[in-house]
Amino acid sequence: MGIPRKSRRERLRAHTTSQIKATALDHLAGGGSGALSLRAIAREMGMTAGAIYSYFDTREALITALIADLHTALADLLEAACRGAAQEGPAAAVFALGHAYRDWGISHPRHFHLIHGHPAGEGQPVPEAAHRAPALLTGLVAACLRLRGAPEPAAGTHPYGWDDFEPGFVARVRAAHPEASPAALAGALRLWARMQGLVSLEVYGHLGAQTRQPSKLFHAEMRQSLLALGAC
Amino acid sequence: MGIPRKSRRERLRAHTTSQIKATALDHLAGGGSGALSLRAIAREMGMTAGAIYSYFDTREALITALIADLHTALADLLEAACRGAAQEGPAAAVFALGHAYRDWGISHPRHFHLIHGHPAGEGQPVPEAAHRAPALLTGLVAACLRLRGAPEPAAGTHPYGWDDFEPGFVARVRAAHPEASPAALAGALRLWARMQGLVSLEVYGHLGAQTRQPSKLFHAEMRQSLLALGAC
DNA sequence: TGTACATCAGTGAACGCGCGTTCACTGATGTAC
DNA sequence: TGTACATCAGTGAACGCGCGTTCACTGATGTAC
Repeated sequence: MGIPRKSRRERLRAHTTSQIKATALDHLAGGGSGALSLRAIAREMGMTAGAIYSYFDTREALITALIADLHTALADLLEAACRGAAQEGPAAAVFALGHAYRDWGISHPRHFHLIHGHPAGEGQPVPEAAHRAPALLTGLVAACLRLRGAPEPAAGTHPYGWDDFEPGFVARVRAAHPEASPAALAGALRLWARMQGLVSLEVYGHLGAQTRQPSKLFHAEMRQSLLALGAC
Repeated sequence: MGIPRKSRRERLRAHTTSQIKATALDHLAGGGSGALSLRAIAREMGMTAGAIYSYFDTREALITALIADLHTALADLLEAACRGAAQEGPAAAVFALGHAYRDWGISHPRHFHLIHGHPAGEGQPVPEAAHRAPALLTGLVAACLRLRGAPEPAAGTHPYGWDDFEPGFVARVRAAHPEASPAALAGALRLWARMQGLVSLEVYGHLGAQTRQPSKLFHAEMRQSLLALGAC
């Protein structure tokens, strides 16, 4: 084989690493208890619990890796959804992003929970990949605003400035979307929060107690949000 | 004393019961681990762990009681906030409700989490008190819509009917607010979800990574939502 | 007011459990010559 | 191609832990007469 011998072990190692993570996510998804246990993962993989320590220093380290992976996978998914709708314009892409997000949340409630359900300050800071989705949305909102023309600030509202936002996030957004304005950032964050609100209510079972048509509600919310942006 | 002897034990019992719950909430709020433990509660109260079983059948039963209590306390708080702003009209009351909700969430992240952070289907159904806040909001939204006059349905949107909503929720809302329409229910749920989205992002530390002015964002969101309702 | 009995909150010890983590080890895989 | 050595993934046993829950008990509080 032309494959360098040296990397054989490394490939095996990488394979086992991702298998551990996949098993952990499965265990979580089908999960009874909710808390994921190294021993349960090892059991399911036919290994000893101690063996996992060859791959992760700590249970906490595994969780950190899982969270980062989920953010990446989610961002990939949302980007793909937008790409599929890009030809129909930015508003259609926002629509696609929103529905993709909702679908993902509903079909992966435990994963959604792992990402969004840790009270502030608990673990380490938000991983880099967590910024990708909001940045993507900001680009789309900026495009909508540009299509609409001059964005008049709503009466009585203090206008937004760059320093209303975290420098890291601003840098990330402007690198990808130089045309984005502070108003676009604010609009995108609010839109993001609207999706987040409906999806999390639905995922946690609080919406089902009130409406039988959560998807109708979600659709109407997205539509009105885009109308308010001047798009559609 | 004129107090009937018979109820003495009962009063002590009620006192201890609520002390257990208060200790549990404190433990949760100041909490290291996040999961609340009967032994830790008992320890903090100077009792034996087994003693708690005189008051709650099960750890799960205690948690259920805590959740119901939190919903009740939150609803009381929101109602009080609305009452304080009622004279300035329904839109002002919605504003007050929103900010009271946000303040509560931010200052009680663990309690917020206990109420909203259990993946769907995990525990028993949502307690009765959980409907109070959305019902309250629905009444206010209905009042806003009435002030505005004829509610024109947005173009291209399917109108809402009563059967888009859960009968129990509908009954509860109509009992308190006979004038409420399906459109008011939908508007209230969406408004509720908007608040939920911003507050939960902030509580879980995901908003802080992007904006330095979460309260400004929240304020703008409330304002625009009310403008869209035709109020303000 | 005083006595005999019932209630029941709380004790303390024990149960069995699953957990994260450590550690000396084995044995297969890979490397150097 | 063959031998000697190094690496290191995985074993299996053990550690100490805190947990929810049960149970026979004690002793104070309350009730009936």
